[in-house]
Amino acid sequence: MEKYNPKEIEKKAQDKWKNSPDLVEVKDASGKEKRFILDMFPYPSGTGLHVGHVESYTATDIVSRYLRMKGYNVLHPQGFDAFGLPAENYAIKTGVHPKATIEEAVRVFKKQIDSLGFSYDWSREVNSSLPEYYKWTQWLFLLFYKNGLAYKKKAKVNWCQKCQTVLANEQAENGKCERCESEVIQKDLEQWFFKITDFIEDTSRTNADGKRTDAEILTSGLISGLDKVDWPESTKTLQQNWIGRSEGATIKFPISNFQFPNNSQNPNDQKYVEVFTTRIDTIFGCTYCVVAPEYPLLAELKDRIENWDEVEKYTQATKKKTDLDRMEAKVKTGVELKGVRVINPFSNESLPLFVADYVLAQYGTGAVMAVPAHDERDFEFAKKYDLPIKKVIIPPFIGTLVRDSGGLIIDGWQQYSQEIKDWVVDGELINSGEFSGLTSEEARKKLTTWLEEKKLGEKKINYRLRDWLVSRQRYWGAPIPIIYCEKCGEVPVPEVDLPVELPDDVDFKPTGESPLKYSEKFQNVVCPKCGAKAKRESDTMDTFVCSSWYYLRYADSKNEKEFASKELLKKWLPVDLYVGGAEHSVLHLLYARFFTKVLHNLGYLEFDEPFLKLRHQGTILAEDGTKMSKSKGNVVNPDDVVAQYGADALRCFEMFMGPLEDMKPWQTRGIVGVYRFLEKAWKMQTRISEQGTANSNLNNLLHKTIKKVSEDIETMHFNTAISQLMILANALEKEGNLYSIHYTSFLILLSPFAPHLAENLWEKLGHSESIFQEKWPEYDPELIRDEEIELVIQVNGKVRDTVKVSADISEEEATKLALESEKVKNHTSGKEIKKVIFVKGRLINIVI
RNA sequence: GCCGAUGUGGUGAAAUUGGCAAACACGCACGACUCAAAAUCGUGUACCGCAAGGUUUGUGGGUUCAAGUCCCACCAUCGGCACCA
Repeated sequence: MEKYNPKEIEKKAQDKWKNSPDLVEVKDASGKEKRFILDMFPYPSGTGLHVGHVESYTATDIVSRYLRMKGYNVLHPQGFDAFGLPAENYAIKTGVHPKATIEEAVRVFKKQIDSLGFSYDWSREVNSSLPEYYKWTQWLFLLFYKNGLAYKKKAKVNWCQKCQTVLANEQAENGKCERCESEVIQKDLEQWFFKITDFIEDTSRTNADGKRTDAEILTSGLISGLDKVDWPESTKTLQQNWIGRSEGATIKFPISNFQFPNNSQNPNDQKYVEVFTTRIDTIFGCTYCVVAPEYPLLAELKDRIENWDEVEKYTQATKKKTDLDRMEAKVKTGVELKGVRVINPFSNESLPLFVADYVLAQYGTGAVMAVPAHDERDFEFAKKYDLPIKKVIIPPFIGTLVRDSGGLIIDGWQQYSQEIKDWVVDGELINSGEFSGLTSEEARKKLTTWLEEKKLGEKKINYRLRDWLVSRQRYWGAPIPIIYCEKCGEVPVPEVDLPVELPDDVDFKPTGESPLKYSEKFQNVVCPKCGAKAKRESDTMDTFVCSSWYYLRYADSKNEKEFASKELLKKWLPVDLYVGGAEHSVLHLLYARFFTKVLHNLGYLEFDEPFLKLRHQGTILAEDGTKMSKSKGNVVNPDDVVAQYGADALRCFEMFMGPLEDMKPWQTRGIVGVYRFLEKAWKMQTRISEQGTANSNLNNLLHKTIKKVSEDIETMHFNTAISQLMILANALEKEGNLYSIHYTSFLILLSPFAPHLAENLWEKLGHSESIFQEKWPEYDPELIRDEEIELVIQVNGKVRDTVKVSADISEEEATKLALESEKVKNHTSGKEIKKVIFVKGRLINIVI
């Protein structure tokens, strides 16, 4: 027998698979039940595959191979998220065209992926930077546009003055440019948005073009849709927090003694400061109101504001500040609008009005009511400007104290706690007129109803989530298919003209505008409507747009007429299992869900959630427990590991390290463990014996292993599946004879984990067919039942003895045995037995 | 500050969901083979103790015949959000 030589056998197996594409290329017309197992498609970076990729790809590969052997029709494709900034930045630095950079990176990625034996169906490969793909990204943009879901408006963008360019949010973290470290400022520019906020709640709409016959379709919203998918709870929570739904009310505070315009006495001209609050129950504690510096009404009030100079100085100063500066300011600042007061509609109190930059213009109404007694921020501000603090809610614990003292401490109760955080909770209303005595919850309902009757406000739900800014002033992305005509204005590119291809003749130097703006060929076109001179939109789309629909394309990746045909979408989608990093918990997954919901709503899809089951692979840390990074030089390159130990060992090791979703440190030392295990399996081939009856203990262990490994693959507990295989291998090793029936079952169970090894050993058994055409074994419930067990004997819950007994021993017999035990007698002698607890097939506990 | 996750030997970890804590590996120690080393195989390995025995799942309480697992309080680490009214 030759030595276990991974390099040799892995090459051999890979060649064999290459020559039998039927093993992985899945047929659309198959009677078998489908499963769609998907990895998040990678960005083909120049540094190649890292061990984190290997981790999740191995997991989905094991599941895919297992399901195929179980008789499913398994779609398991892979592709490349190829647009994006790194390739463009590299072009700016070196002049190498992104197309070339990506092409080379893709080549390396595929080579590495193949060297690990992943069973991808490459016949369906997608690449988001190819015209045949981004044609449909553009088509989808137009679909959104025609349905009012893509629109243009002025917006603040991150701008790096040194690089002269717009930055994506991810590149402007902490207010500094990722590349040059200089400060990022905010600039107002015309930008394209997708109306993601239309899909937060369930929607029911008719198609804008009226073509669809069914009048209404109910599409679950981004919030409620989470209830029907099998995702990690933490990821669901993250999405919910990002959406940030808060229920509350708007309240109109009349501006006292003044009506616009021209001091009109017409009640219709009354002006208000409208605020949003989630704590309307605290309204009687409101002692002032605050508007954001950008609040539009400020300008209208100019003539009335006695200290306008001061106010203007303040608002101008805030405009210069970056968002970061505004947030980092530890001390709250603001200016009172002298001469303007507002009326609390509930109490008719006249209150001062402030402008302050701790109020955000983009959220709610851009104005708030301030209740310093029950809100930390208002408390801070009120302390600084010496504003009254009026308590109107008794927190439950203080309420209890007051009641317990027989109501005697009436004047002193306010002093129970000096800490503001004790007062921000719900409780019982006091000093609140007719609403006193209600609980916060009851009060919110009643106060809101009161407002609605008086038409001074209404129930309102606010969200943190804003519409998605999709335009980028960048080259390496899908061009936005819009043309600006001098006469017709904004004109969508006709479908027949798609794709709008990226020009090759561009200069990558950062100019502050999209490089597309300087390509004459690209820029100057004629209007598709009227034929007049026109210019193309020069912005491209955020790469997240490309990755929001790629999973749909796999169903029908070569279709030139549609993004995918309806039948094939119906056949393959939704995705049954999706595996990828937790860093995509918010953006990618939210955007992809949004796309699915839009397409469902418009009648293109029959499902409204794209990913039924989602799992994340945990980050693999370097050996020192820190993050792997190029600069620290502690990155593990999978190629090196494959060269030394082989692909099967790397695959098994990454699965054996621990639970898939855990963050875990790499330990080069540990690889030899699985390597020895694989070597053991390899050596076993010399010991096969066809003769004789198999040992019944081994049969029992084999069937337990079939059960455990099958269940562990389904629940994705690969680490324990491998340890069970090791237990079986150790037992087979110890036994004198290795029966063919045990050995072949073992090979099949091992094959999804170590496919090359299993394939080779299978061939050595004389099979010409691949092992992956074998059926996955079933366990026999009769054979996994233990006839004998170790009965645990406890005294007062402590183990004192164990005895081997028949598995179905009765309580009487067990009690008798237990009391006969010398070790038990040592602890029970002379004491009265109070109770005996018997757990069938497990233990007996004597309580004294 | 808020939300979420995690905490078990020297190390990676396991524990039929309340029933023998530390499976399976790494490492280490000793032994076998060897002139020798590597590889391989065997034995041992949570801690204290010569032993009988006792102690142990971040800390402190509780429920239970029985707690790593359930409840309460706290501590530490990691991740996300962060003036969202």
